Amino acid sequence: MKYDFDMKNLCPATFSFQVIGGKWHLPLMAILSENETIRYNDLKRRLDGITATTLTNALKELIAHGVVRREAFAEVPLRVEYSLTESGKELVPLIEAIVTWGGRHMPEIEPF
Amino acid sequence: MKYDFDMKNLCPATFSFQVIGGKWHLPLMAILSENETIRYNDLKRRLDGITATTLTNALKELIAHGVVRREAFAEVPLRVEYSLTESGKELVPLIEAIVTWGGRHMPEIEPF
DNA sequence: CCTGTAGGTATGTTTTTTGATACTAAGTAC
DNA sequence: GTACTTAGTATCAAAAAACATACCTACAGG
Repeated sequence: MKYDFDMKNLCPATFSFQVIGGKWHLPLMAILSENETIRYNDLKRRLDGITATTLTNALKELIAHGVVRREAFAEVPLRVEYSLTESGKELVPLIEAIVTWGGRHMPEIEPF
Repeated sequence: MKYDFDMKNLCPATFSFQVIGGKWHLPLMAILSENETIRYNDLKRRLDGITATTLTNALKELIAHGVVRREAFAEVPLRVEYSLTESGKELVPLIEAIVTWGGRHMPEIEPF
């Protein structure tokens, strides 16, 4: 998402929102939060339907924002492990709080 | 954002995320949270750069999700007031928590 | 040599979201 | 009757995000 309006006091909001703002970022973080570390192809399998390009981009963004860590091991075949950083782990309960809110208020809209 | 993957246990997440997921939804809620009620054109002026089409769509989505209320008064010229519902007000501190997180962790990425 | 695995990249297309521009209705003020 | 206001709508164009497909490197197994 590209922002061009002035965000003097919303700037941290923009930052936060960019972290959770991609289509796959939230599911991705959910899976990462359930695993100490996880490998690229395992992640890809768990995120059913994601393409390699999109997964790679999402991971790069999360890494650039400091919430995900990438560790490559010089093994054969190559092993690459992804995990949440401390900053990323801090974000998880906040996301969960918003999800809990969703759980409480979704029924008001469309009963299920 | 359109989701097509299976979200059995992420469904409230999808809901929550759709609420805050548009480019203007967060700024819009921020302004709504600062005013008891606010009129369409005032909102438009405060959200510098938004087009009528986009503002109208964003408001419709927020209303459909139950976080914003629209009240039209049969005056001349027509007056329409927007405000947060109770459910919308509950969401505000949660969003703020995520923004606070952003404020704490943004500096780690790019000093300012 | 051919195939398979892991972790991607390159290139182009489609889908989704947002924006630009013009226009509308109803009434008041001039 | 012309202009101005509010709160939008309609139509089309542009931009952004995601997807599809093919391909790459390095090594192992057969």
